[in-house]
Amino acid sequence: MDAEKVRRAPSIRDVAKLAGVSHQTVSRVLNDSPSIKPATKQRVLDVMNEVGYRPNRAARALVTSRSNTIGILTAQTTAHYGPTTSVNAIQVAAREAGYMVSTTSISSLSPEGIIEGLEHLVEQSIEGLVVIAPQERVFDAIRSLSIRVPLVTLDALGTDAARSLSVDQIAGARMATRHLIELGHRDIVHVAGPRDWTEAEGRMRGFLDEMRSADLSLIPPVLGDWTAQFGYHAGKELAGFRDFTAVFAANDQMALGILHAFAEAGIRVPEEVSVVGFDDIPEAAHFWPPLTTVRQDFAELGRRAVALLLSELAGESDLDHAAVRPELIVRRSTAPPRGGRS
Amino acid sequence: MDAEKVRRAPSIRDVAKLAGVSHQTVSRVLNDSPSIKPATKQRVLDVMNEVGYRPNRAARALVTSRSNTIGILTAQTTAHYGPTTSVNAIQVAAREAGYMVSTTSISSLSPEGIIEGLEHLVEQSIEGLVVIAPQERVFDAIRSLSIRVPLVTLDALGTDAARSLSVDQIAGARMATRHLIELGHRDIVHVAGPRDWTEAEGRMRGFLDEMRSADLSLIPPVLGDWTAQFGYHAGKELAGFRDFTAVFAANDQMALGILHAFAEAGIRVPEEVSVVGFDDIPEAAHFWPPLTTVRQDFAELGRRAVALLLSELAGESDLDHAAVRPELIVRRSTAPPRGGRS
DNA sequence: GTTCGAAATGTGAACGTGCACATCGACGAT
DNA sequence: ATCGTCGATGTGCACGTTCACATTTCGAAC
Repeated sequence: MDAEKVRRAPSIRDVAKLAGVSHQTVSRVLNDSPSIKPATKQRVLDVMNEVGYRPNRAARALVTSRSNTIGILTAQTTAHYGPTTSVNAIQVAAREAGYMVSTTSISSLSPEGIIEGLEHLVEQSIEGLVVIAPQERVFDAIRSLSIRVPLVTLDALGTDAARSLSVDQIAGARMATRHLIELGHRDIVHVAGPRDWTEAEGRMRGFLDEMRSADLSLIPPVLGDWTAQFGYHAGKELAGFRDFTAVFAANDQMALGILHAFAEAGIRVPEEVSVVGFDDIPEAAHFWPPLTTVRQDFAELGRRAVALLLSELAGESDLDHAAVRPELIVRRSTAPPRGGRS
Repeated sequence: MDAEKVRRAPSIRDVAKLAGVSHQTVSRVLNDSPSIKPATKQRVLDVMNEVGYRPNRAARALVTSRSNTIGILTAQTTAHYGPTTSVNAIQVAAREAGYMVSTTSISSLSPEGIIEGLEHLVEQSIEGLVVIAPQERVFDAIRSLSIRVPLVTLDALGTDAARSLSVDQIAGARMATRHLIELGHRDIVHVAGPRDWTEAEGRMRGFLDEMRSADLSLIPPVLGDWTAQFGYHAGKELAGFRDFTAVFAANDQMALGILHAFAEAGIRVPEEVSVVGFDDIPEAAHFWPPLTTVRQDFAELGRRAVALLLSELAGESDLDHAAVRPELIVRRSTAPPRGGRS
């Protein structure tokens, strides 16, 4: 009513005065403390509503030394489907739990770039951190900064620096490989992801495990960079050799590039060569031919990351943290090999 | 040295004591005030380093009532390539300018969902807001909340509620359409985006403008939802009619679905029907056939959004805010029509 | 040596909230 | 009637920083 002063947001003291109570009572209403008379509570709430009171986060953070914020560190690769989906899920889950989310994407994968990004997050006194940049050097940076907040990593193999949460990459890769073997393929080539990505490592391991247990001889894998562009070049290269009947690409984008190269070279998929991808991006169902691939539930992963973080913040650090099982999606890019050896 | 107390982060007073100066002097070092003797400054910096001092953001925010944070509101559609790329660019640019970024993705496009997301951001007392959810109802929500911070919108047509920044959708759509017309197509069908997306609206408008100025008769456009899935169904439908020789899809994903449907129906692209997309996602170059499309520089858009926001925060609200020009990328999904009328 | 102004530094209060503790009143048991 | 207990509310301070203003220091000019 008598707001003759300049524009200053109303504080709990203003509300208190208008409601005829002490500021502490208002504070109690805010944190809904048990011992408060319903009538006073209502009166305070009414006043708040009337004057448009909004709690000041900074003041609260200062006194409680809790920021109510969790940080996300992502590689720029978030332009990829999976990480983005996870990030979205994290944001929604965090908001539901009353947390804010501060995201930082690191522009370069150099140690300086990584450290800069981490510093930026740490300075915000985040309470928890989710890392979606599963490269070893990122973990090195984390260790070197000795970050002391709960930390969850997505899509990585268990690294000691962090609690990691992931779709079981090895199992997924084994499914894909076994599918090809069961169709009768014996000469399978793997187009892998970059060496220092733990996801790439996991998929490679699964592939190798399955090949070994089927006692098949190995064609040296090709190391790629996840892009369709690379897949295309690798595919052109491979088209020259033809010492294989199936390709297992470490992600759908590279698979797409490979399909492109094969189409150009006149190699028919799946009649002459089968191709399998990984991730099941929404577009994969509409590649030509529609891609057989391994589906990962990225959103579920994001939600679990938040759950894990919150439980750790609450001190109950023994939540379910098993790997999420992937799922094989068979479409039309795989078929038995021509000469059907097996 | 004598940190016998519990773990409490050192404050400027602690630093001051150790350096033998007043807390205000330390504060001056922090904000590098001009009048401070280099020697004392160095001494203070040394102590800071030694005790691992980190400024407390909350305290600073409380007293200055500035949060140093900008908010991003995105639709879940951020799983799409464009928005994600822009978000990343915003994060990098904001960090360079010393700002934090708090992102909220709205889970549902219902009015409640939108308002909930906005409230969540406003409660963090953000200093500026970038909205990447160019639906009219989002702007309605913004208006209804009478948000009072600088606001920039991406990918939208000029809406009065906000300063908008965009790639010129109309020009892009005209380029795509003109390309088809110049090849000799006369019967072109447009598979559009959802009605209340301003981007979809812009592309539709550009298409209609160009068709009218070439004096061509119109096939009623199909209204889609941006997904490859929809494109596929629309493509199957269209395959039955064949009263067109070219399709202009409002984005690359839908174009992909259309290619899929046509491949299944045995319609050869581009020999029988030409297809054009929009966005130039990295995969578009590897569709089969490689897709002719309109490239947008999403990262540039993100950077400009931050620049615009910062200039507005600084009071100089007259920065360049012209539309970014898109670029036509001709690949192999377009060719002259069979009967070559023109 | 005195004076003066500018440079360098110090002092105290404020920002808005939560915490620890104090106070007040009512009600039941003795 | 007295005391203790418990529910409901109030009081004062602390959090770590910046701001406005006060004070000291220093060098140069007289």
